[in-house]
Amino acid sequence: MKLITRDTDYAIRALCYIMKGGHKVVSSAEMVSKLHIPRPFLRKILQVLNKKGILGSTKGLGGGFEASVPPDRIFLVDLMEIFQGPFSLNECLLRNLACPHKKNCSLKKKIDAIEQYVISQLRSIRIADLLKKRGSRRGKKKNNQN
Amino acid sequence: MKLITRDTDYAIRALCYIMKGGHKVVSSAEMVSKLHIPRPFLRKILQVLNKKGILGSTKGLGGGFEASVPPDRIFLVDLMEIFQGPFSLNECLLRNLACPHKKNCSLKKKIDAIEQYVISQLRSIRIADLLKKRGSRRGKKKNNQN
DNA sequence: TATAATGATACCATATCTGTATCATTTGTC
DNA sequence: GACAAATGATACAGATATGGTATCATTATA
Ligand code: FES
Ligand code: FES
Repeated sequence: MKLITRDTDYAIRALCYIMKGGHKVVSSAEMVSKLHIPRPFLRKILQVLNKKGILGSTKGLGGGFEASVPPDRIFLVDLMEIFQGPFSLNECLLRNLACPHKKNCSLKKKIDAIEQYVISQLRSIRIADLLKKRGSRRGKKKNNQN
Repeated sequence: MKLITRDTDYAIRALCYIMKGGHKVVSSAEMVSKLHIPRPFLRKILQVLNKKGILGSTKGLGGGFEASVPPDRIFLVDLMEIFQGPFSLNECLLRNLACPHKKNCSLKKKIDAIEQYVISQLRSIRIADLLKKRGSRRGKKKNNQN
């Protein structure tokens, strides 16, 4: 059971990179060479972040992506919802048949409570929380177009 | 994001059915006709529960499955671990590269705390909690062997 | 106009989930 | 013993989700 999938992870890394440096506009090429992310996959992810209004983009030479929202207003749970769909831990498969309580089910209540807790906790984590100190990096990769 | 997969769900239903009635031994055929579960899938699940020591089985005419553990000692989290693998919400994909804190990361701490909370809550839910009142059921199905 | 960038979109490979199908083995009944 | 009713073991298959590729169009700059 993974809570965070790879595209969410890559999105976080990319956002951290964009918002960390003094750079204003960052190309996907630069991020590919600095982070460990395959180029086409990164591009797809960045396009999603752009459509969602988290990043702005400029085409052409010298273009790239820039933050259009400050890092303390980007929440982990939002990224998860973007890349992993609406956050519903379970839809109570049981209620159809097996659960004798149904309308007033203590199990369902408990599970709903767990879900609410998880969401509220995830809502307290922001990209800004990942920017407090400097990071590290690793080697380069060959640079194939697209 | 599903917290509970279908085989876990079926396992719960089957366990409830077995432990609810006065019957001691219940055949898979009976459960197929009473619950909404495809026969071969149910059989596979029951065999797993048997191997895990939650159910006992007897072969031959009049055989079937019976509980070998009382319902207040079967926890939801255990069934989830059986059918969905070890329970680890995340393995912190970020630490490799993006996270600047690493050894003393507040994000990691938060996520670990969430995970621990979820597990502890799930550990408080038992099959016995689903047996307090009577359930309902629905129609029959044709009865193909295996 | 050539080039460096993103936009849009279709495709593909792999893993996981949700089952199916088959045959062997055990046990009770006649 | 023969037959039937059950489980044991195991291999296979279809659907969906995940992770990643590939291609071409569009825009902007020099
Ligand atoms: S277990 Fe879902 S309604 Fe009770
Ligand atoms: S985010 Fe995983 S170590 Fe900080």
